[in-house]
Amino acid sequence: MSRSPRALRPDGSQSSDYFGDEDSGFLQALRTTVLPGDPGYEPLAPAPALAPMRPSTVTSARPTVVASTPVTVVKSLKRSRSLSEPDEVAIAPEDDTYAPSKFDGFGDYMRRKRAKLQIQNAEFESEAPKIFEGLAIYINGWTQPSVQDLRKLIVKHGGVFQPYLDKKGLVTHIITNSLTPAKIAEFKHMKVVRPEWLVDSAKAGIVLPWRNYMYVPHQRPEHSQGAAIAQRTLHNGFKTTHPKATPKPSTPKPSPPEQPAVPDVFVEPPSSDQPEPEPEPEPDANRFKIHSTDPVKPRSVDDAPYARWTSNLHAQRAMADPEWRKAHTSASADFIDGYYRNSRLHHLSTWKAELKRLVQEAQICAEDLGNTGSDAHGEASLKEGAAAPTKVTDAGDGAVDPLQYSMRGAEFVLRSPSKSKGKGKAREPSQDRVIMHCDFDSFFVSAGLIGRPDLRGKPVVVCHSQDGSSSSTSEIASASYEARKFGIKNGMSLQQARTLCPTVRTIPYEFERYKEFSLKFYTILMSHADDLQAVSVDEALIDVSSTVAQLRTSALASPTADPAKDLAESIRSQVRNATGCEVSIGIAHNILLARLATRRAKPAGSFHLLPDAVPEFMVEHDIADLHGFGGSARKKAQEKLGSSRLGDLVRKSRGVLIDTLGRATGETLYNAIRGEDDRRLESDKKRKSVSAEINYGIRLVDDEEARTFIYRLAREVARRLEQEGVIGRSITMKILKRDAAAPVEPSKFLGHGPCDVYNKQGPLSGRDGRATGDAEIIGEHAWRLLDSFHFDAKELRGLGIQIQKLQSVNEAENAEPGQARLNFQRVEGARRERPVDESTVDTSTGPVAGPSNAPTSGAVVAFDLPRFSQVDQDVLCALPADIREELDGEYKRRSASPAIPPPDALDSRPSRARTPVPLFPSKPGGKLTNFARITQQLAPRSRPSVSPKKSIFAPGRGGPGKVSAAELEKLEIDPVVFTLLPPDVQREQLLRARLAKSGAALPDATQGPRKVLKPRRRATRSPSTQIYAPPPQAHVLEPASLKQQMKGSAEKRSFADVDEVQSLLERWVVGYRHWAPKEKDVEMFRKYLLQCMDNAVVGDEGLETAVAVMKWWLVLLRRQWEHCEDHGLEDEGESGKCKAGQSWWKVFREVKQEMDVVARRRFGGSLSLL
DNA sequence: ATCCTCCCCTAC
DNA sequence: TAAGGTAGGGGAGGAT
Ligand SMILES: Nc1ccn([C@H]2C[C@H](O)[C@@H](COP(=O)(O)OP(=O)(O)OP(=O)(O)O)O2)c(=O)n1
Ligand SMILES: [Mg+2]
Repeated sequence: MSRSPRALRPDGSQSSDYFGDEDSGFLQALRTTVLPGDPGYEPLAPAPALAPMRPSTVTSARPTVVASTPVTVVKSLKRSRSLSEPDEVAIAPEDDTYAPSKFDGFGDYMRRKRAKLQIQNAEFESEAPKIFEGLAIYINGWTQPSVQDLRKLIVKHGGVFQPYLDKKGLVTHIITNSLTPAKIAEFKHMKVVRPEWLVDSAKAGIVLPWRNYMYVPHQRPEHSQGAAIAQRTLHNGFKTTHPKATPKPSTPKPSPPEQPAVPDVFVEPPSSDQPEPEPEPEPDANRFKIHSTDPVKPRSVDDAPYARWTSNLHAQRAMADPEWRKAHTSASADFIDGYYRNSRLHHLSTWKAELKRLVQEAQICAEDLGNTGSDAHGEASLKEGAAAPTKVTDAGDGAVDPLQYSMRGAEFVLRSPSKSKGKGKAREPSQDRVIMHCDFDSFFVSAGLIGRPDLRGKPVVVCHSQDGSSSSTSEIASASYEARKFGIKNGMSLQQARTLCPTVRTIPYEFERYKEFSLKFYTILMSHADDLQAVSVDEALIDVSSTVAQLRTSALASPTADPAKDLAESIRSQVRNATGCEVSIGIAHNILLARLATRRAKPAGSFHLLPDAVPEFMVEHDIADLHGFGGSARKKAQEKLGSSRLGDLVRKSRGVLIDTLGRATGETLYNAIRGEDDRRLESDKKRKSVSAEINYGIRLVDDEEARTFIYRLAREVARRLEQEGVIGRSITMKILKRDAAAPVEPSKFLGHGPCDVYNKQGPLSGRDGRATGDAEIIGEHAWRLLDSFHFDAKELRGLGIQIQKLQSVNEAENAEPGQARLNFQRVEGARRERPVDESTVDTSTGPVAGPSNAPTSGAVVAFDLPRFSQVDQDVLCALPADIREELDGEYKRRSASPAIPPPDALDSRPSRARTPVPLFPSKPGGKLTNFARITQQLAPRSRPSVSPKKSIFAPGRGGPGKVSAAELEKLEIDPVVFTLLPPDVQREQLLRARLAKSGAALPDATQGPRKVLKPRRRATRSPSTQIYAPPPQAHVLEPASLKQQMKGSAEKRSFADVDEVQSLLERWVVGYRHWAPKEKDVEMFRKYLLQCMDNAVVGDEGLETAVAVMKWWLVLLRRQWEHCEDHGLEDEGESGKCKAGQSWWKVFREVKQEMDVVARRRFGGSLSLL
């Protein structure tokens, strides 16, 4: 039985042991744990006796959970066996008798249920009028009244309190008493209001016009039009604009000039020293509705919970010392180890993978054992690996090496051979299924409280920071339910939590314990489940259909009892017994509903969502409550369908939903709204990739450091590959680079801050051309990919290496050395199949790309050429001129065939092809025989492709010469995009497009007057370090109106200089004058302009270009919408007509603001557009 | 249609 | 000080 296929790394380095094979500590702990079946175990005893750890507050929490009270659980499950004799047991079904019940029959159940409902209604009715319903309010900084008070007010009146401006919640209003300049800019297009608005509205019982309470920076004295209605405009004089001029009342800390010290929020500490949980329940997700018309859209999706344009002073101070940087950031030799050892998210991911593997092994085992008949219901057990258990329980807290947290060595034995998996699609409609979703309540906190019983019942959070500092950016992994009453949530920063609840207590991570509890938990679940899907360390889905069916038939109880719920309570009890922690369980006939039921079950309860209750249950939920749907789907629903509430979406047709969210997603949603979900539990999927990435503490100063770091990261990846027993053929480098407008040190301590994300993938192969898992080789490839970007190492904020196209080491042994091999394949074979072995790799894909697939378009040709767009231009450039020429000629010759490179060929620019593509080599000749060979190398496999996630434009420098718009049209190049490309890229793409465009006349572009408008600044940074936007971008400015606009005015002008950018801008603005500009278009321009600024030096043309373009933009806007230039903050106002214009102005101001930020940082002043 | 690639999104 | 990882689903849009 044993263990994992892979051996430990020989290299003995500490990190190599990260995933040790043994873990006696946990085994010992396991052994000493009382598990179901153990002699002293009494699964059905009343809760009190069994739950020593259980806080009474939790017990009483959630009155809405029907019959969740453990006391009501009375069953007679009898079984006995001990872990030490795992093999014996096998309890006959007949023995498994859950007594009926806990409820005295149906009557009592209904009586209780009605009572609950009445209570709910009473609460509901007694509440204040829900005047804030539909509002999602974010409170910024210090306020008067305090955040806590405002939050209560909001919730009390039916509004939603948004802890921060992230994507999951669309904020309708921002409440503040003061804003920093940065925030003023950031919030410019939102409804920013003073707190009095809420107070007065509540008092008045209606929502007063927010404009009367609009927050106005101090420059503009007082309120705009306000006083009119606002009874007390209450400018305590401190609602200034300057950060420092912050509130007079006890501000925790004065903020420094220019940049505020506290990234998140300023909040006045509550007067009370005592936790003052608010009486109201958390805003029920079920009631979450927002009908925002002016949702907040974080422009950069990146840094959600953190202040985006502020810096962390602690970090600035620390980083000022070079030695400190070397010792505590990515530059340090042991950074990676230390980082991973402490990263909760890393652990979460690792554990999940390990649990999946354990479950999978257990199932295979169960099947192999083919345990038949009587054995079929043997219990699950956890067996030790090879390790001799000598350690004592809870080896835990001490200084331990990382591997201790691994689950290695553990082994589950599944209860019974899980159904007949294997074939059938993943669908299984059965309405008779019983699925349970089991999830620990506040897992990290619950586990941590085992050793801190004194903190039970208090607001507690788990995070790294353990001191009382009020400005910690440490993230909260888990918050207790008491803490949640204050609005504290998992993932929030500690400092933010402290503003919500100053008395919140913090406890440290105890990874060892989490792992240990998790194994016990899974073991228990395994003993009841037909099938199990590992969701995370503290969460799993189990299919208990057969168990429940047996209970039902053998139940002596009244027919109305719910055996599923009985089983759930039994499981809860067992876990409680084994760990001292509460687990909540949602029960339903499918996964979707079971998950939803869990929400209702928490905390410390179980809830069986019965089919009849489904419709009613669903309608009050929001789309984002559905697993798999988040802020993005929510936003789309709101924007395109007017609501994200399922109750509203249920009226949308399947087609509409599909149009809105995509085919599969729309379909899934359509069904989900109706409570339908036929997915099976998944526990046997094959891993597709292995990766390691670090986006924290990356602070490198030069290429040497970067290179060193990459190699270390590669070693980490190699270790993981080895552990998985796989090697790979493809590598992807992921890079986070500081956003030009972001501060060097972001608000989160050593965090990455707002970034541009770049991915670049290329083939990975060892010297034999085969797949590999070798650290050195991975390092080389990764470094080459990173280096190809020519980024300044100082700008790097995150680095990751991912390996794909995996194959198992075993299989690989007899694999063909095919890889980079240059086969001389025949036409048919050469086409799309990546080399034969490619299909070999992905066994799951089946026998796909077979030679037969290739239709062999050409006829006579002996060898096939890769499609031009697939050709690796790097390779092409590197070829000897004569061969290159030969290829060019060949492509031209064939251009009439279907292999003509469509415009997307433009996309294949290799990032490192700094060497301009020579036009046409002047020599004819060459022989076909070379083709096969060469073209093999040119195949996509060997071509790294680049893909900037966000737009990436380099300021124009050295244009490609004049090109008419007409020609671009002919070449199918989007002039808009083209203009934004770096000149060298423009040139290259132009050449390729021309080359591609059959024998068409090739005006030698480079011959023409090279209009070098933008002087490339010194050679320090080559413009080619920039990546151009991928082809899809070619459609970014898609609206027909614009396209047509451009077509119509296809003047013959060049696009290479400021003039061109300006004229493009004009066409954009004019063409779009009836709509608000598209977010992506704006982002594209923003990036373009910022890069001009960022790369510029005073007096440089980059800066001039940026200014010129901005000026022109300003002119254009004034020309179009002069009348609403100043109406930025007022929305709808006189509205209607000028909606579009206001949007344009809004956007303009935002961009200008950001450019000013960069200008200030780089040149010490802001841009003057006068 | 169905594939593939390059992302975005989501979850814990 | 803090430790923002990681794998997979699926959409967009082009190739086949
Ligand atoms: N942003 C997050 C979310 C979760 N976790 C960790 C800590 C949690 O305890 C654990 C489980 O996540 P859950 O979503 O299940 O949250 P909790 O168990 O803490 O609370 P509950 O399940 O009761 O809502 O994962 C984390 O580190 N960071
Ligand atoms: Mg949980």
